[in-house]
Amino acid sequence: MRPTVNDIAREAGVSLATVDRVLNARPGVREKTIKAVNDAIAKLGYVRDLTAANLARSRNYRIAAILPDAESQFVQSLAQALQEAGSLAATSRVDLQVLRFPTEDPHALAAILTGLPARGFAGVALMAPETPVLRDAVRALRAKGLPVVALVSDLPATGRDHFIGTDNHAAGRTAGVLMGRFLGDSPGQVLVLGSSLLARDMVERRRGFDAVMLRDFPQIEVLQSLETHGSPQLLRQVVSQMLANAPGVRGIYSMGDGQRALTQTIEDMGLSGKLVVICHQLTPHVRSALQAGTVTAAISQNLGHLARSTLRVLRAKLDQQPIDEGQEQIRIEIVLRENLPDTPDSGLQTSEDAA
Amino acid sequence: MRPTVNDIAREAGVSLATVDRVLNARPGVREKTIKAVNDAIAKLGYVRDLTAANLARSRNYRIAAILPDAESQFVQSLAQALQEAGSLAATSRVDLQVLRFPTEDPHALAAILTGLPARGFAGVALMAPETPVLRDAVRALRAKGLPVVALVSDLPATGRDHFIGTDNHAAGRTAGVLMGRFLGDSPGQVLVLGSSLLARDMVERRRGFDAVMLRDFPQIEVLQSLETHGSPQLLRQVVSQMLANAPGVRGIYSMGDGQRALTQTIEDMGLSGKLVVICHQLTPHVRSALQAGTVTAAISQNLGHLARSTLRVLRAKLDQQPIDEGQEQIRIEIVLRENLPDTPDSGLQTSEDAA
DNA sequence: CAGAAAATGAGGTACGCACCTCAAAAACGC
DNA sequence: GCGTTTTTGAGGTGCGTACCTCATTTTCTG
Repeated sequence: MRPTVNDIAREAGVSLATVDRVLNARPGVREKTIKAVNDAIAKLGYVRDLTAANLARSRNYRIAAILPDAESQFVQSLAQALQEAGSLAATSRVDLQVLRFPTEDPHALAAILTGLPARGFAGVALMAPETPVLRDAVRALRAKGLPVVALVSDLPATGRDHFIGTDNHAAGRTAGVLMGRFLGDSPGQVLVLGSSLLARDMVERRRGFDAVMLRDFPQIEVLQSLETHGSPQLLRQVVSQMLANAPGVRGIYSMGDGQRALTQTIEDMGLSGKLVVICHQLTPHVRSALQAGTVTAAISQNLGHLARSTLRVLRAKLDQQPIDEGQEQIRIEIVLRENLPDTPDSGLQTSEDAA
Repeated sequence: MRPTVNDIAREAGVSLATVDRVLNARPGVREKTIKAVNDAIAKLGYVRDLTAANLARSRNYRIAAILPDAESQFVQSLAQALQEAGSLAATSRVDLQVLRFPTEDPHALAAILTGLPARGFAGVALMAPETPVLRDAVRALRAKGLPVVALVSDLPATGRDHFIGTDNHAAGRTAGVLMGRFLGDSPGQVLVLGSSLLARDMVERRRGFDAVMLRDFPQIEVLQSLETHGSPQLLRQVVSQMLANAPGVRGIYSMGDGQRALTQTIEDMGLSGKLVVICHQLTPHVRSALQAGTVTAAISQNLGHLARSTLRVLRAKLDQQPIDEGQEQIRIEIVLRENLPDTPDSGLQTSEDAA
């Protein structure tokens, strides 16, 4: 049987009330007594029963997940994954709300953040580009005691409590090896595409990709990256132009979104299966493109895991509990046609883990 | 506020005792009354607070994980991952014990299984080859109401409650694509190695591998698989002989354990980096071999996730709760040098997921 | 050493639920 | 309509903790 507060009281020779004062850091206890209680705790190996404690407190975890209001597949899928994880976690007193902010307006975002405590939120998960305004807003939140975790794209300067996402530099490197090895020994060129929604990710991926290509696959020439700014038309135009004019292009690395336009362009040009195409995120379009052979590999982070991890980490922070780093590390997944998971999840994204 | 049992009682116009009888399927309630209560539950959207319920029951989940007593790296790592997940889950009333059985003695295993209920175990996770004795023992357990999950290698004929592990056929296929693509267009031969601890896995992997190689990479000849029966000496001997005599061998697919002997043999022969080597499981040796370039890719299942998933699934079964299939699906991970996770976990295995 | 201040103890209530007992009410058989 | 069986209600106790009040004891101050 695990020891309880009563056991501690007996062991320390004090009353239950005193144990309670020590456990919950209430004032009015002598140093000496505090020590006696703590010794008893250590001796008995007491650990607070969190479920009972939460029951007594009738605690609930009101959490805000804040995402850009972009209509991108990725953000949509993430929002959905968060919603699902949230409703599943409702059993454990978690109340998650997904909020959106206008992508290009850091001040609006800051305003939302600032308003959170008044709205009763106790923790925040945030996916946003790092700006000075944002940094200050996050710091203010943390000063008020709200844990803040960065989602997908890190916010190191804000002093966020945790980052939940993959190592984008490593992801870029991984894409690099795959590209290099899949292309084989003969020379060729690689097209790199990137929207610029969250600059930090893209830059890191690109760096990792270039580093590997340069070092290990010198026979491949990596072309300058093409920014498509999330516009399918632009992407289509740029890609078809490049493919038509540069016969040496044998591979495409797509770092951002716009997978749908990309795969369609490739298929329209009859190049499906003739190029090595590597992209990020396993959206439904990428799924079918993998199956059709238009996309060779996808580098993805598991959104279900991401969402569940977010909730676990925020809850741990709110409970002042330690975090199981192993469990919260988001892996860089390589998805080929052959290891495409069937998707019992949302139908939007692969899944796994948790809780 | 979430509705409670009291709200149901009021809504249904019955007493708390009756609600309790209905909720816990106790006898002595008329059909009509049961319906009234259930209607109230549906109307209010009541969901039982599991943490409070478990507190009241002072429920604990005593679980046995049963593994072969093989000294293989894989089994050791799995045991460790289970232990760790177990001690972390101790906070949530989980008491996990890892038991071992003599690998080659199905009757001893059956005896252990049969003895479990008497020893107070309420759920079982089992990694073992499927034999008739085992099948009967598992069925007997399930008849007694103990949930049983199969670990790593499935036990379909036993009627186990759940299988926790990867789709080995898909894993073999994945290894196949990687091998084929990494080898490039020129012809060559591939060596396949397999111990035979858990026949089912190996067979499935082999089938998947062969299917892909045959269909997509006809220029590569896949040699007959070599059984090493877990003996490092035998493996070393077989491999060096093959490599010396068959100059066409450009790749090695190692389906089982004995990674250490394999990588050392390759390094001793000065072939590190000159062969495409794909193996299963990311043991410490494979990690360093990946870094050194001796191993090209590892197909792995995340043991931390596997362990956490095991506990979650068994707990869900014991609570008669539904399972989040998305979270419990064990992904087939492809690990290259570039996406080698740093291992905050056990140092023995990569990690991620689960709670 | 008296008086004030600080520390401690005793006890209760609550959280949401499980599980038990005993009496009262309702339904049933004949 | 009687006795019998079944169903229901009322109420209590406990799980392990939080949080509150009020009395009592101990310690400090001058």
